[in-house]
Amino acid sequence: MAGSLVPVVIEDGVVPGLEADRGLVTRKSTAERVAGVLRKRIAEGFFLPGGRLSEQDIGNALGVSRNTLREAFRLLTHERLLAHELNRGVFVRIPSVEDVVDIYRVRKIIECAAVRGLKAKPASFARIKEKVEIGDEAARTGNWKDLGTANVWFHQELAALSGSERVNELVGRLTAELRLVFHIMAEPRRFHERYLPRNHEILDRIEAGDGPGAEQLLLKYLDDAEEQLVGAYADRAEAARAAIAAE
Amino acid sequence: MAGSLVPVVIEDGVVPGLEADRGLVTRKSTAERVAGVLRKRIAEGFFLPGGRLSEQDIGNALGVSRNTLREAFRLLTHERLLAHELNRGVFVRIPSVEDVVDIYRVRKIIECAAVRGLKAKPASFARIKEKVEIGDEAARTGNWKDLGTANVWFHQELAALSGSERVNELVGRLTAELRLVFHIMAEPRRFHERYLPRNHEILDRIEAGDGPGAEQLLLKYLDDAEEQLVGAYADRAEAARAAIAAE
DNA sequence: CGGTAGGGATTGTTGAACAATTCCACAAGA
DNA sequence: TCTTGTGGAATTGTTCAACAATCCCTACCG
Repeated sequence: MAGSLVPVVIEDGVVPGLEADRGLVTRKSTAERVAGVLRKRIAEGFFLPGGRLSEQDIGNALGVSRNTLREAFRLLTHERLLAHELNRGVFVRIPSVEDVVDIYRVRKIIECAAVRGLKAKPASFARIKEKVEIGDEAARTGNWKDLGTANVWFHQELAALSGSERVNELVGRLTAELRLVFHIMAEPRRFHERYLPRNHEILDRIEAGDGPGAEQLLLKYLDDAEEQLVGAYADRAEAARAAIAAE
Repeated sequence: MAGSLVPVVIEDGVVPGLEADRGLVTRKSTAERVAGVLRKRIAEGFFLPGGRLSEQDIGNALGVSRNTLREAFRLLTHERLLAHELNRGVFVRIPSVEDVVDIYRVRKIIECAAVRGLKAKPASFARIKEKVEIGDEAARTGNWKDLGTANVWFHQELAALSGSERVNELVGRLTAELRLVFHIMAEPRRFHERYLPRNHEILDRIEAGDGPGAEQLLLKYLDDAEEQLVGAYADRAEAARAAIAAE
């Protein structure tokens, strides 16, 4: 019985299955934790696109010094969530229409490649299916906010099929950037709903092991989403910028 | 005559064609300039993988405060050029074998997609050809260092066919990371040379407008390069780590 | 030989200070 | 009325000094 508490050492001091807990031990610097908080706040719309983030105010609110806060700002600026203007401060970024087009350009490349090079991985299939079902449930209960996030997760799982850490990170950043776009659109309710049936279609192809088929559907999906988004976004983004200027 | 110096204002205070000069006015903060210097130094091998970057020493050498320097460190850590270990400092990163595999995984996705979706763009064709010729010249004169950088440029131009700002940035980061690998290998001389003929083959296909054909060659190219690199790298990386530990 | 208790060096973080720049309101002039 | 200075307040850019926390190494001790 007591044996179950003794680490199972195979050889060379390697304790298998323990590396997973590495993240729990790894402490993070204050700047990174602050960046995490701000990242979450931006994602949920607490800080709206175009808004300025005052060093003084946020520093006081979070109880960290300006220097530490500035390190956090650098991180988020690098992720394109904030825009840094010299001597003016940092602002929540307002993606341009060109940004949206470029984001979809990259998503098409990444997600389609991941789906096309499909390998049989039951574990990830389950995760994809799970995300689709979460989306269904959200739509049924009319929880539009959850529907949006479920859809994001669905696409992140698709990208994860590539099995690449860097791809996962990249897609995470792209979707975080897209969230800014949706905050400006301010009507994500109806936007995602229409794509629910397509999620199922894509999932079916994937489960059938039909990579190219899934890719074709996904590409059309992304093309349509981009077109719909870009069409409605052009004015909105400009209006958001104007609103900031006029405030 | 004097009229040519007068801004042509159409309406609403808009001066057309001037936005392009925006980048020239944009000053950079000290932290970004410092990051630029360090980035260059790392690329050229002045700071070798595994080496520690002392806040004190580098701060004194560059004449900037620790705070500013730390902002620069954050930037480069985010780019995976530096590794930040809490309370131990920042080190020039030693990519793992898994990193190399992942880098090539992403490169295959990105570069192949860019080449496949080939559109007729004479300007970029010329740029690609130029890079190939620079490589030829470097090989002829036995300038192995230049050969390596020319090869990097060649691939960056291929990726640029995608027409995506984000793809360009990503590929730039990946190749910067790969440079770390080559610094550890310490023998880039012969590595790139064997791929010169393939550069030409790929270029030919591209100029012929044969996207899929070029993609096929490029994929094989990257597979071979990865295999060769990974095979030789596994020991080297471990040796580099051990050397640091034993120093 | 292994463990451990210093102690020096380095990083983590803060707070204050000052310079540089922007912003805004207001006045002066065409 | 519109543009053009001109102050001063507010904010950012950067440095500096200080202290806490942590790591690393050495010497000591069982």
